[in-house]
Amino acid sequence: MAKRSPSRRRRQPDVTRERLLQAGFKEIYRRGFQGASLEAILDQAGVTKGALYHHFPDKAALGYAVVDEVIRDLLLQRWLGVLQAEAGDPVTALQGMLKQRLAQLQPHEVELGCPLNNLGQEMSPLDERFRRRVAATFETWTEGFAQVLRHGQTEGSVRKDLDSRKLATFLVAAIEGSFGLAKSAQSPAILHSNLEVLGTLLECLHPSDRMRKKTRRRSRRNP
Amino acid sequence: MAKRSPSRRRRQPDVTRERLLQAGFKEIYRRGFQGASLEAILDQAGVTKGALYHHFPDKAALGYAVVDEVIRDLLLQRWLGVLQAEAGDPVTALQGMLKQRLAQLQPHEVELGCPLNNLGQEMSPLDERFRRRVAATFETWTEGFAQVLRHGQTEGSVRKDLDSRKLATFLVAAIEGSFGLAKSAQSPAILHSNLEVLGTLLECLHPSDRMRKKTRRRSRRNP
DNA sequence: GGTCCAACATACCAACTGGTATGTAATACG
DNA sequence: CGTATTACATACCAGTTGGTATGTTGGACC
Repeated sequence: MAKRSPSRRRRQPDVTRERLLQAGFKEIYRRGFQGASLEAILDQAGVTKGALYHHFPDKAALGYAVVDEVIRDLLLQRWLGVLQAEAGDPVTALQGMLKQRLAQLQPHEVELGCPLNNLGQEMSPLDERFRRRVAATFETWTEGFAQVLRHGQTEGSVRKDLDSRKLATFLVAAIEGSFGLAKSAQSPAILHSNLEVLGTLLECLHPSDRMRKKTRRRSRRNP
Repeated sequence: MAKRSPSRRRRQPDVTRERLLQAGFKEIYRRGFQGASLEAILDQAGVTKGALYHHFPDKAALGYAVVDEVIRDLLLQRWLGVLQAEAGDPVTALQGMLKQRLAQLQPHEVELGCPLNNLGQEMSPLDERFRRRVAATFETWTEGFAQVLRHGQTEGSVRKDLDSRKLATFLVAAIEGSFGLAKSAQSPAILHSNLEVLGTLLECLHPSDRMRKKTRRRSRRNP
């Protein structure tokens, strides 16, 4: 047990590690992994090089941890979290997710894009272990979408002649591409437009009009 | 006038410049702009630092030229060239483009992704002049698609209630996202699957089979 | 054929880079 | 309490980076 209250302890390894992760994330998010300066990370974290190399064997290990812990959590809360909260048919749920994502969009998301995609594009050809972690995170994302789609297929609200995995993969790709284009153009409008188009396209997942019952629900609901 | 035949001349500034551009492109394509080593570029080009700094004021200028000349040409020939060659309605033309792109796909395109997107993701937040050039190239791409779509709309083979610009932008985003995902996963299968899905989705651009007059699409926004 | 400039080549450098070796204080533990 | 170990801090280093200063030569032009 700690003798002092935790807030007064002068050594809190887990807090230090977390500070390093957050500072590392910020720096890597902005400059890329190769461009990220360790000294800038240490500055931001308010610790010295000794602390960093105590918690991580090298720069790459810090990057790996940023993917596995920081970025992964971000993905879960930003995309999959709100998705599971939505009830009803998958199309509505996915549309709601896109809508909410747009509503809660932070400025730096347009300026800096998707941190996961950034790292994947930069490091995939250069570091296989980096690539594996990024790919695994994308896989989590895709599988999250695929589950929702499959559920909709068993439920009857999604056409059964479509491959849920392929669809989910395409959705992730379309989202990432939209963020990427918006980033290069520095244009929130492009992101909005693209995600709206994607949302509209989702309607095609419903069984065709003729076979569908008259439960034509527009996503008219307001939050 | 040259006294010798051009192939025997020992000084061909335009050739040297082109060698630098090509070597620069390769290195930047693989390692990113920040990660690209000038010495590696010089090695590949078979010239020395003096030559490089004679033709370009600094590293950034070489990168700019790579975007404006090498990558732009690649875009025109790989995407817009085959598109204009295709006749008939836009949907068929775009599908043909995707198909041909998949058929002529080179292995490193999956490994390294799209060079334009790579640079955009890496450099947009770091160098405004880089970003502008990348954005301008994306704009050329988008506008190429948009023209084809507009042509189809006047011709009647594409629904007129859709915004051709927004659609074109989405197409580019979906393509880029597909390359990006395939790169992180190192999976040609993902690229194939995604571009196939995209090709299928293009069918939705045709006027509805039943020619329903209910233009209840909500893609009408007024920016 | 002499002159001048473009077109390079060579050598060198200051600034950072990630990484390490060593020192030291806090804290868990017996 | 004593002690071992964790959790850092400081100082330093070798390698690499983009960039430059200077030297040299091919070739167009007069």
